[in-house]
Amino acid sequence: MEKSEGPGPAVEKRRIQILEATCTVMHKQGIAATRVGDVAKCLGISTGLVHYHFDTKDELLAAAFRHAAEKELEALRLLVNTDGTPRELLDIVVDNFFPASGFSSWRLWIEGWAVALRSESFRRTVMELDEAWIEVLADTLTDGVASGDFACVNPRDSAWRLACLIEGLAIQQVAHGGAINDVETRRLVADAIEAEIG
Amino acid sequence: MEKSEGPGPAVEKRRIQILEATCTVMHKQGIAATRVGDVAKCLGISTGLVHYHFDTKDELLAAAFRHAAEKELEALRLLVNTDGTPRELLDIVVDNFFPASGFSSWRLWIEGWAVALRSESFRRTVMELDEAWIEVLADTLTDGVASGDFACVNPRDSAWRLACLIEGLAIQQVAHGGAINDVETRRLVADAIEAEIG
DNA sequence: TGACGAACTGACGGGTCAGTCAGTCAGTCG
DNA sequence: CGACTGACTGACTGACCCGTCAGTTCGTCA
Repeated sequence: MEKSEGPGPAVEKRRIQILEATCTVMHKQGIAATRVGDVAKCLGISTGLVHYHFDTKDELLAAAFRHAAEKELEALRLLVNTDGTPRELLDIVVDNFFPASGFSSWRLWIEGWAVALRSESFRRTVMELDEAWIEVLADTLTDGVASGDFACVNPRDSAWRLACLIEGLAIQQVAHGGAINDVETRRLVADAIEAEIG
Repeated sequence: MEKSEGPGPAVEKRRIQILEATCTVMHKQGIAATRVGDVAKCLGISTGLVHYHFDTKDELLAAAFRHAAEKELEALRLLVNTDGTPRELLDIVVDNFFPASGFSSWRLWIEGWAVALRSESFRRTVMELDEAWIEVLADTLTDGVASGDFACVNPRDSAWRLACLIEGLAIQQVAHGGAINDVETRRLVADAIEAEIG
């Protein structure tokens, strides 16, 4: 029975290599313009090997997107797991949401939403990760309310509103090519935060 | 000199026919999956004729997107140009923003933002139309403030915040396949509106 | 009537790319 | 040692699709 289940560690290592190469290509060229051949070239391997580990291109792209998003989410959770006043933690979360810190992440998300419209696997991934992201914000607000620092009527509602506001602003900023001032964006969000946490 | 400039009315009619057929196909299949051949088949014409009127596929798609967006914007402006209290007009604008009224429009916009990341002509179109849309909302709020109905500190800021909030919620609702309740969405927006207009 | 040009056709060239497959090679187990 | 397996290669195919072009149709004007 021993080691009967799951592939060897070498295979898993290769899979992750391919996923990260795919992320690199996706960030550079966009999801739609990512070719299996580009991923292979990026690692100096054959396209056959990519297909040896991932049956279809769609499967590869969805797995790579999830891989990237989960890594970012994990990084955020680590940041929030530090000591600090609720207000400090809130600022950390919001800062990490921002286009400025990871402009290219937002590009990936914007493309991800578009792909999710037509691909079931992307839809699930995007939904799960998006909600997990908002969850972190909601928990931060809830903690602040519990400690008496924040005065949200409903922390969960506030989290959704703030998250969606930032998403919308990110689109204006990223898709429009920085048509909106970064300073102005932050002011708009800062005002909204004040309104939400009273 | 007479009629020396501009194509005849027949050509313009055909151009618009092709643009609307392209919109139909884009709504059905998505921007990325729209083929010149599909547009031609939709009208029962040859692909050559499509290229007779539009040099490249990119030009066709960008023109079709602009065509669709401008028509919607014009419809909104007509709606707002009716008599009504500022509050009534605001409700009309917000209702028209919503996924519920034109679910497929939002799908097109989400794809449009993604395409805009890589295509200059799309970027310009999306930016222009997006801002025109927000402008309508801003004007509505400004009028309400002038008449004393609303108490925004800064109507333009409020318009941006509300517009981006709705955009973000629309993504959650449309890209995630209606994971969020429509009722809940409307409550979140309603609360935000109250907070903004005091 | 005949010349002309604009609108239009449809077949085709040329390029791209996902996925396949026969075969190589290194390591392992009996 | 020899059989076997799993990772890997790279050439290939079959499909797709954009844009072109030689040629057709038809209305108009001289």
